[in-house]
Amino acid sequence: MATAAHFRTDRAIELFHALSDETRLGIIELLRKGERCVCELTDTLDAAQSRLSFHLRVLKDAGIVSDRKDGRWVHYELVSEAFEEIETLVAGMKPRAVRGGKEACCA
Amino acid sequence: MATAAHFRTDRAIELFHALSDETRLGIIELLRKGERCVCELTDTLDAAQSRLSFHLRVLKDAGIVSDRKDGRWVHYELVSEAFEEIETLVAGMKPRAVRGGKEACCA
DNA sequence: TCCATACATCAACAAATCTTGTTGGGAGGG
DNA sequence: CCCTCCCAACAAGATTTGTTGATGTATGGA
Repeated sequence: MATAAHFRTDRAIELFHALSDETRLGIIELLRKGERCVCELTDTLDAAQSRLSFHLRVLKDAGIVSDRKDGRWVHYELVSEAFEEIETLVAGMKPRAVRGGKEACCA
Repeated sequence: MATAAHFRTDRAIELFHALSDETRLGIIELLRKGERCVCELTDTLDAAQSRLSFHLRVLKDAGIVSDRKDGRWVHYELVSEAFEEIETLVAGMKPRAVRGGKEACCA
């Protein structure tokens, strides 16, 4: 079946979709400097708390960030494995160097 | 200003958004085998022509594919530079190895 | 010149996504 | 306890995105 390929496609969609939003890219940029709590993200990104929570959930569901509870605060952190997965996905999408296949399909 | 960073963000959004759709990923997968005309894409992907046209435009606007007119046919092809750009973008998003920054922002 | 093919584009609708405001739960501090 | 703070989750509305069917344009053959 196309199950295996389908799974990879769904996963690619999930990851790329998570990366295709300004707020979420901003979160990632901030988290590159290390673990941060939500309150600091809202301050720095000047976004409503519920908005941040929404986007953090998208990133977390995609496995791009992980959270850690600490008292009243929740700290978020990038998951480096996710980025390796993305890199692998992109590498697998690149055009093959060999110009195989039919030259023209219907000329 | 944040102009430079903003430009990169917009570009990242454009690229990742283009990659976050099943039909478009299917197109890319097909084009990996080499240049293809729209008619073959519609046949293989079993998609309406106007739908393919819509997605091809998204990919073309993002610079991921290029088109070449040949008589009545239009052939699409992957743009390898775009994938290098994506790889660079992803590499630049990865968490820094060094765990710099504040350990806890508000504990 | 007429017709068929290949493709783009548009309009209208459907569906997914994002925003904002609100509510509620858990964790401290007084 | 009571009150406040931090955050997730929900509901409702706005916006964006994708699909479908119809129309338009260019090309080439009869």
